[in-house]
Amino acid sequence: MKSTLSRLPVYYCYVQDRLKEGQEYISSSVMAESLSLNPVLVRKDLASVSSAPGRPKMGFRTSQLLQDMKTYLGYDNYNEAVLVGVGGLGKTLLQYPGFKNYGLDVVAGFDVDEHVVGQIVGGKPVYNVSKMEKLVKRLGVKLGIIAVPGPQAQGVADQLVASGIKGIWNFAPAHIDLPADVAIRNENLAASLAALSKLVSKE
Amino acid sequence: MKSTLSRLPVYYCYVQDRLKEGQEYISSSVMAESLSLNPVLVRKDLASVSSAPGRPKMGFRTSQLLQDMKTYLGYDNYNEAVLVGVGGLGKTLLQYPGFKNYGLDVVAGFDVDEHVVGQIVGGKPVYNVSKMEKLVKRLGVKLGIIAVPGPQAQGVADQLVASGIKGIWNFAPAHIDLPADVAIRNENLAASLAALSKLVSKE
DNA sequence: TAGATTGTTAATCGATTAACAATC
DNA sequence: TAGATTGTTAATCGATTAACAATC
Repeated sequence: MKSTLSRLPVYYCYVQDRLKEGQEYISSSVMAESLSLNPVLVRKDLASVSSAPGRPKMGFRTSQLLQDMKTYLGYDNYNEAVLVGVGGLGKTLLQYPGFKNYGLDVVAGFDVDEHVVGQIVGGKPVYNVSKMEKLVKRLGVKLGIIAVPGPQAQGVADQLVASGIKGIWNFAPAHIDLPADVAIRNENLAASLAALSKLVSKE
Repeated sequence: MKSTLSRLPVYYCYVQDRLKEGQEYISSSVMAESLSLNPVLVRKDLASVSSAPGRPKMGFRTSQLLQDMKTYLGYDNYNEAVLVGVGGLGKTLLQYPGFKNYGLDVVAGFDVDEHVVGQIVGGKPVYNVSKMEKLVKRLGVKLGIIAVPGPQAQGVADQLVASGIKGIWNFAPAHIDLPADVAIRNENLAASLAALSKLVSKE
């Protein structure tokens, strides 16, 4: 179940490309072949998200399938997030163009550094962290991104939770303790690259 | 097996923090509790990486455990990578300070845009993509990072493979076809945030 | 000794794969 | 019809959890 969800974005990109190429139907078996996945797996995944059944010999209608995935993945819901820590990574995420295709918008940044506070980065204002609780509550934003150094992550997380945030995307290499009703996803870029590196050098 | 590997970086951060606090021993059960994981799971994971067995009533020696994880995860091996696509995200990754703690170094960037070619970003030179194959071969680098727009990802990947790259970290939202002996790890930032967003709005 | 904590063996669970029937 | 492709049911596999014995 969870793994289906992790494969769907991959399918999504693939189907999107096929649609752009003007392909009217898409077959699960061809897709499985292209993505190097087990065909039964893809078939099952598609069956679980598609509103219309696939047609033998034809496959799935490309546009319909794409729309179904979009709905299923929530890409057609508009969602806002705020970001804390407008350093190198933070700035990139504030102006990252990729989010908008996924119905996402990072609406504001927060930092303690007076050099960045007051700036407009990628069209988004940067405020002092002291204003966070009040502002986030008023905006009703439920997603927070943490891009501060490790040691400050827990403190920032606590503030975000106090501001009403219900989901945190954490880029700081640190474990964060949270109430059970707040979801967290940890992103350790360095560890990810290191894992790949390990994989490569093993061979 | 694979999942143990994905949990280890989390343990690593945790153990590192405990060491900094001067804690001499660390118990798997306490750690499991803190990280909200099943204690047996943590015990098994630790048993599989630790060189010295944990001592009943005491736990594992913090410094020893950290060292074992470091070795196991390959954080004590020095590895180099090159990056293609020196845009917003690419620049961030070129100067990302977090890599060095994991034995990683992004040594150079490549781009087609003459405005960035020739620049020094985060102390790393940016070259024209046309020089990539020759240079990467000479440097003997085996890891490549793709931070170009989706439609260009496949082409860049092909060039990287031709340059002798054996592992690719792909930030472009596109599927990439590769020879079997080249490892790939896809990172779709927008999809990751969208997944978190879905999780939150579901409740 | 008693209690905390580890390590191991068996049971459970979920996800993937295999086999096959159904359909355009 | 024949063949490609889907959908479904059963078998396999791996990872997680439960139960318990071992040890400081």
